[in-house]
Amino acid sequence: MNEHVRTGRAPAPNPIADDGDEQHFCSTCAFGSVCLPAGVEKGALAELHMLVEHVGPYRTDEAIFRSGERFGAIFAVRAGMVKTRTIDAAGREQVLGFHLPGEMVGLNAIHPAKYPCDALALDTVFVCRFSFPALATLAARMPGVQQQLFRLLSADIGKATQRAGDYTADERLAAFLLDLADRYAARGFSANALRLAMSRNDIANYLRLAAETVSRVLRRFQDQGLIAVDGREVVLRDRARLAHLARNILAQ
Amino acid sequence: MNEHVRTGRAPAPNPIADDGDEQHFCSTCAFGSVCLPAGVEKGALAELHMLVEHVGPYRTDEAIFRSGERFGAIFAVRAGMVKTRTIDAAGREQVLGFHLPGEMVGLNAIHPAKYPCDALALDTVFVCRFSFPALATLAARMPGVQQQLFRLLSADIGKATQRAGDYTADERLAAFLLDLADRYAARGFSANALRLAMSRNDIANYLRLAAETVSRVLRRFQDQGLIAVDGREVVLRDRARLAHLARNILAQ
DNA sequence: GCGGCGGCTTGATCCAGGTCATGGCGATGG
DNA sequence: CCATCGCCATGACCTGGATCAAGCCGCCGC
Repeated sequence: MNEHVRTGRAPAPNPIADDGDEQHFCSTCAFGSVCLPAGVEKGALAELHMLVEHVGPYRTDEAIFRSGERFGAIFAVRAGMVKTRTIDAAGREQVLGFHLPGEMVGLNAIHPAKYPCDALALDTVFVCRFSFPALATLAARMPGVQQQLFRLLSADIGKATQRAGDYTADERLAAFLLDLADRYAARGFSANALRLAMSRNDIANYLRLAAETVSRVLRRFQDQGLIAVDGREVVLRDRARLAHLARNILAQ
Repeated sequence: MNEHVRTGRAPAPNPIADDGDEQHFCSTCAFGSVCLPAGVEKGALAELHMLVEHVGPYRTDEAIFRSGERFGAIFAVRAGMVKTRTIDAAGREQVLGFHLPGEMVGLNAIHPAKYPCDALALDTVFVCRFSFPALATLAARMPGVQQQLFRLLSADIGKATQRAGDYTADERLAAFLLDLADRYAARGFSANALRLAMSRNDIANYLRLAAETVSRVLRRFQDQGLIAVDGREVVLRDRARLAHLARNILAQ
């Protein structure tokens, strides 16, 4: 553990957008569809880049924000993986989600006006910080930005709703693996080989299972030829059967 | 069963806002905070009333919208109770929520651009229909309206997230009863006596329990003096102990 | 090198809540 | 007035996954 973990201090933001591989990062970002097809929304790219702050790096277990802090911004993950979680009244952790590069974090904080969860780096993480008041102002002028915000918020309702469903351990794990692989694939990574950035405990907590159950089901999936597991490396070997297992969850 | 149920046809909308008890309805609506304190947002009330359509009545089991229909509007419940639900790949119903007067329905449809669930009347229901394109246009001009939309969407993420948690049957039912009573109370109804508009089956499904479990837990709560149950009439007799049971869920 | 520790696996046992079966009861219709 | 049906309650039993327990393995600090 280093002192960053203990104090929860974030590294100093770097407000200067490094335009080196800007296009690459933005092409996979949640706002990419607004920013990049500049034909549609001339000027939106430039204005978004004006208000965005690049922040990082955060090291493992450092917080991008913490539960209870006043809400002021939403974040897009630029690199690394972010875990969101709450601690309930009994002191138990509840993992809410894992966020890949290009995905947004903090949308659930608009209503309560303070962050309702912690956002923690699972590895080395860089984020884009969008001041929410500034973004809302921009959204009022740029219909595409406003629409994208509405869509992102609405999509998160759908994701949370899906997670609230009543499923077996097999269904949950199959859906988890497929979902993660597909999200990696959407960001340009391999569609069938993935490295889990989170512990078995985090996976179990997220899926509302015991860690032992996660171990056992992964083992069985491997024995059945559905996947190959080596520590945190997973290869999907039979997407069809995994999709069949997950059909009640993933079929929207 | 009447033919409305079979065809799913909605009654003809009545686009003329009946200003009789307009103020009363709007004072408890999700947009009330934007509409009514007219000091803050002059003109917003009038403009919202321009674009709203009053629709209804819907009778029991009629659909305000159905899964798969193209998204075009969100709805505020004016009277009655609305249940949202999906049917999964295996044909099983999944109840997503119960919506009281003043609450919004359909926010989860913005992203997929089609309704991801059915919205059904549990009794006689009237709604306000907000064309979403019109509302978004208004939101771009009226910061208060935009903010309210962001807040409503964000709040729904929080509600769905809460529902996704891992809780016991006792915790779920205690939280369900308290939540419902509080929402009724916020709309001006009695805070401790409520009439459940939905069946035990719907409650069980919503809470991801078996109907038998709901019966048994309600019975036990009654034996323990927490509530009094008579069919669908429930009286909360010991809010403190109910809140204690529900502390892991409701403590945000 | 070695002890300690956190993450992971595996086996044995337990239990909350699901499932199955039965019956009551109120509403509706003939 | 009785038959039917949907909803609800209650008892008996079962099971998926939690919990408890033990051990392994890799990593870090000393």
